[in-house]
Amino acid sequence: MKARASSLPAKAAPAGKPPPAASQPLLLDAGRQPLYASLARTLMRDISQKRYPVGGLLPTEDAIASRYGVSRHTVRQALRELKEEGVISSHPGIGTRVRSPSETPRVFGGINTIGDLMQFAESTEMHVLGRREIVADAAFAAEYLCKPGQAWLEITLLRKVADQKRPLAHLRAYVRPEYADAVSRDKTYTRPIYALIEEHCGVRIIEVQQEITAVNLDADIARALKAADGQAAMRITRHFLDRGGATVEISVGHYPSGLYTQRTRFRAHRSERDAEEPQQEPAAPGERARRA
Amino acid sequence: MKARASSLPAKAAPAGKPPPAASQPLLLDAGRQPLYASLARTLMRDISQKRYPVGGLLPTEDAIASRYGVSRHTVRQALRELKEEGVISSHPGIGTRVRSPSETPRVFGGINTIGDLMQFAESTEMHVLGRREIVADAAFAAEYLCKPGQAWLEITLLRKVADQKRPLAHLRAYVRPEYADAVSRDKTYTRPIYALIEEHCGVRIIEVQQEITAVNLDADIARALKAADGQAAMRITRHFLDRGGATVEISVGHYPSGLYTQRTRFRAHRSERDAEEPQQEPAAPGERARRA
DNA sequence: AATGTACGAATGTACGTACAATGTGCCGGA
DNA sequence: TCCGGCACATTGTACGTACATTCGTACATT
Repeated sequence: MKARASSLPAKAAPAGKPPPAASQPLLLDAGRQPLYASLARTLMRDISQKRYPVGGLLPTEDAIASRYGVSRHTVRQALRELKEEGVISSHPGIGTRVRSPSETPRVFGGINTIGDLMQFAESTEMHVLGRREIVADAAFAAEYLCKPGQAWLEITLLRKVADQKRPLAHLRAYVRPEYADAVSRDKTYTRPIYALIEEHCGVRIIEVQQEITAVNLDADIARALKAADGQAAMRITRHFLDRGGATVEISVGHYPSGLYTQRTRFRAHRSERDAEEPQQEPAAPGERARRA
Repeated sequence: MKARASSLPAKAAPAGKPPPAASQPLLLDAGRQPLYASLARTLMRDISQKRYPVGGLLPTEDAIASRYGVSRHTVRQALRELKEEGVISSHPGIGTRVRSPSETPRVFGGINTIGDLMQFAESTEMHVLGRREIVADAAFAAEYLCKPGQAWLEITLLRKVADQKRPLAHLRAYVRPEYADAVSRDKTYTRPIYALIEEHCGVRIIEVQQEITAVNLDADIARALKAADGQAAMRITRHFLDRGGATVEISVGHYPSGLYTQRTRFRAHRSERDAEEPQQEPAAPGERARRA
């Protein structure tokens, strides 16, 4: 099988050949998760980091299996997940094709993409004020709907716009430890944290739950924001969930009045009504004339 | 193992026992389709025909495998399809549970319908404080993005919850004159104004544009809300548009801190046009029309 | 040179096995 | 009586194998 590949000049590998940089941790196994999930995340990361060109072919299932030392069964289960997310597609006799990078248009409710939701302007910068690891106590767990005793990496940031003196927002992001190394290095970010995690760790945010309330700023945050104590602010809490419904990140932002407006557009799309087909189909041959 | 099923007195089957009527084609194999697909359709038929009660348990994977003479691997692939469709759910140590086939909404994109957006509780009442007709001046037109000189019916309301003394919100609604008679009579409303207009005038709200900012309450509104002057509040401005994009209603609500939280859920749905990949080649016509 | 055939390669299907993780329920001891 | 622990049942994960189906290409035939 490889005879063909090795007989080639090994130059300009047509596709499916470019291995993941040949020297780095094979599987990123964060915590206790199934082998196929680790493999799926690894492949997802490599895809989003352009190790495999869009439109090109992934290595064959057997090649992946032998490269990572797992069975083809496990490879297929990992690929199945990516297929369900629309990242790859496979065809017999051809191979597995990379359909689109992580920038696949994820449409939220018709109009708003997750990017629109964030309204992350080009000129926005986030400056890290501090990082620390915390363990959710009862109060934290109740506030943010997670399990007590869970560990989180807390990152405190200020979101600034280039030409303004006062910060736009004070943010606290809570990241699951298995994704911590996506955000544990830099002092400033120019992209949302969820996007960094997506790219670095190969997860994919499927759902965002958002809560907005009005609060009067407390002293600490007001000082950080160069705002008056007691000034009005929006508190926006977001839960970022992956495909399995597991929380990847929780963020709490305080946006003082006057600097920020959140705009959202909701469109009514009629709910398909497709229903479950009772399928009384006689299954007799000779139909199939429908669908015209 | 399969002997067990037939040897049972077929009495008082606790759950997971009721077999598919014991005497009929085991697998409905329509044409050339994989074994697991046949099995999935068979199980789906039995579920939709209530052979397995909603909320009850399916037979165990081993039981299904031996009943139909297939491997557990095949059973799991069939069950996986049903799980993806939301018809069943499985849990380790418990079994596979039949979820209501009707109440699986199978929504395409939207968790967020306009109804969800409103979060209009049953016990909410709106009390009219005043009505007047206004003409948009330059300031109004700039603020609410409409044309100067347009006439509007302004309605000022307090939104109250039955068992609370303090109002939940102070609202100002601006309605186009042609829809005014839908809301020009009552002193209290129990439904959102847009819903009244929809019902009375036969229009249909297709899109809602929402803006949220934080503000400190000014004296007038604070007094109406029995809130402290300067207390933080959310200002939610909404534009209700019909199918043609014309504005039907504009509403501005002030929600003082502590009483109201807006929750929104954004869910990514894979853009429908799954389609085949960019198809570099023109795909010669007249071949391979199969494979729905 | 064009065409048909054969082979290889890739995914799809299906079988087998074994062990791990998890929830249920029985049972015994305090 | 209550409660903890253990056995059991069930799904989850992971390995193995084999063959079918489909596509691309190289080769042989015409």
